[in-house]
Amino acid sequence: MSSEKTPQPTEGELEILQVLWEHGAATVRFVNDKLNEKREVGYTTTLKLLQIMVEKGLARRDTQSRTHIYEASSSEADMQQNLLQKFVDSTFRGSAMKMVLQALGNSDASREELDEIKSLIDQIEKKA
Amino acid sequence: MSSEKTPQPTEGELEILQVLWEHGAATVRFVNDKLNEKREVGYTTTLKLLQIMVEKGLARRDTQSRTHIYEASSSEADMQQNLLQKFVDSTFRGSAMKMVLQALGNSDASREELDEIKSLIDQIEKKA
DNA sequence: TTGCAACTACGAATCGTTTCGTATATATTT
DNA sequence: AAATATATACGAAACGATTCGTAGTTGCAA
Repeated sequence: MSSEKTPQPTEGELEILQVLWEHGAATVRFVNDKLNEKREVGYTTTLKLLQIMVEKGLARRDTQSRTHIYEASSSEADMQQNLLQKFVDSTFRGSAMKMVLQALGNSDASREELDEIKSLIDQIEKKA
Repeated sequence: MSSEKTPQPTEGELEILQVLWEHGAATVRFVNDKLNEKREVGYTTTLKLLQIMVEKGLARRDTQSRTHIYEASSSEADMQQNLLQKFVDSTFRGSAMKMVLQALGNSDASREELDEIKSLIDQIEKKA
């Protein structure tokens, strides 16, 4: 049981985490460039945010060379699980089922994807 | 196509909406009492928030009598759909499937619930 | 009719997040 | 070597959300 409690990222921090998860450890410059593909963000803004994330424990950094390298300190899946829990609680009053039904009802999932879900369910049911 | 774009509620506003959805139209006093079952909140804090919600269009109010009556202006399901969309985008990079799989993998769903999902999937697949 | 209770309105303090200006250090180019 | 580009650090402004104090109004009870 690794009960490391990573703090919840803010909206802006999550955006940065997405970049780190997708591309792996990166420099401020790289992260900032990625962010700027979507919206305009100042370089020092990204820098500051990354520094705060290190303070909070959301990211780690390697300060060996002058240009620091940052990486996410928890895996994308772990963080997703965290955020999902909170989201289900606040928006679906704790019912993951209702949320799944809502999500499926309005999704444009392919047959393959739907079958994937069904087989996952079969697996779960077998275990029970 | 009713394309009314209700603004996104903040965390505090969502808490209030939950009360309004669960119990229907209510007074500030009632909402405040409900909130206080979970955490301490001042009466005027709740009042202010409800007033802001009316401004934003998240709630409506009947000011006929001295004691105003508030109600949510969008249904719980509509709002859940909104928030789900945003959540999937920001946390699962737009993949509702990944989110559903994550949710199912870690859920303690009963066999009945899982079967419910399967039959929903069957329905969707038939339509396709 | 005086006083207390319950309500709304509103401004402002507080708090967390985001953004950026500026200072400073270190490379790189000319 | 001087000028230029690029990096980090840091403080503080700007912004939004939350919280609450206070004033003013209305209803009700003593």
